[in-house]
Amino acid sequence: MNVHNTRTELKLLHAQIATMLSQSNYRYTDSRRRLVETLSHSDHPLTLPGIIAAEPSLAPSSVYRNLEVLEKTGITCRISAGNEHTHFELSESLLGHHHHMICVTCGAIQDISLDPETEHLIERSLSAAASHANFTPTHHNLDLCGRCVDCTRKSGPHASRSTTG
Amino acid sequence: MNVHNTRTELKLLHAQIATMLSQSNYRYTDSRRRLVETLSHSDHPLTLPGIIAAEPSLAPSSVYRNLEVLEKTGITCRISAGNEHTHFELSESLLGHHHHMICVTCGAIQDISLDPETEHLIERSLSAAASHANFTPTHHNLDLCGRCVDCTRKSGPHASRSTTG
DNA sequence: ACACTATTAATAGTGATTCTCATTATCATA
DNA sequence: TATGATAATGAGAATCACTATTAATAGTGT
Repeated sequence: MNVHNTRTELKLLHAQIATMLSQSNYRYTDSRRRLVETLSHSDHPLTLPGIIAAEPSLAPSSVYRNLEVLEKTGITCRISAGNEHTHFELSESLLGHHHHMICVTCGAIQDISLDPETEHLIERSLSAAASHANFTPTHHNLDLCGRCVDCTRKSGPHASRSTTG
Repeated sequence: MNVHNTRTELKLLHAQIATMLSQSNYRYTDSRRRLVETLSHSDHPLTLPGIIAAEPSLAPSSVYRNLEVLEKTGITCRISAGNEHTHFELSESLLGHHHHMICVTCGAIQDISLDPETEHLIERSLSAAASHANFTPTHHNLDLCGRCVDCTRKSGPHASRSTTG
């Protein structure tokens, strides 16, 4: 899901983010740049400890504050699945629309994409339900929960229930 | 979504839960019964304060502990959306498969259902993605985020982005 | 009645996240 | 190049939803 590997793509990403921030009168400082770079270098959403581990120069309190700024500006988003650490990643406007596969055992999160026709049907179905309840939708989240390869290996392939809940 | 309004349905629900609990060597005590009844009387998932407000005789620590027991036994489940209080409701085995509409402003949650063909397509799509990554799925969550009627009224009908994110 | 286990609920942690504030960097203007 | 005004930093303290502990109580089977 990481689409910002090459030098050129990274430059474009930074330029795009700089614009988004300045439009809201925020500065694209060094520590924010390092934070964005850390997120963009990972192929999966990161927890706060994960971010610090990948870039120890960052201060936890600043990372929290900056993630808030970046979220307000539509640059990053948070994924809160269960009790574990919240995960953070670049927003869909930068990464493209996608969903998440969440391991219920270790909490790891991976990105996945669905085929366009399924997405289309989901959108139509949700729109219908929303208008029915006078609800004004902004976006949707679809998470697939289960056990990742590692956790399945570790504690044996327990009986998996029906494919989906 | 509340399907346990009548006296008969409530009795059946309690009987079903009593069985599920005893199968795991748990007792269906009074406080657990009151907790289940509170959840079943609500037409939407409740936060812990919401549960206490609806049934002040319950002690917070006991509610937390019992929700853990009920969750382990497959009777209730938790919905964690963002930073706010976690929400709790009866599990899908009792309520049927459904999804949630989450207000990003006030955090309120409502249940919604999708048409069967959309559900089917989602399951197939997710299964494909899962097997691709050697992931063992157990269930999926689909949340529609946006603003509920009340919040839209209160602070004006802000421009809503595309129907889904 | 007895031994044993489950449950309760008040209280004391726990730990991720947020707040505070003194210090530092950045920007606009002179 | 100064000079204020404002934004950002980061270390530590505070918050608060949630969990663990514990002594007392209530069921359960013999």
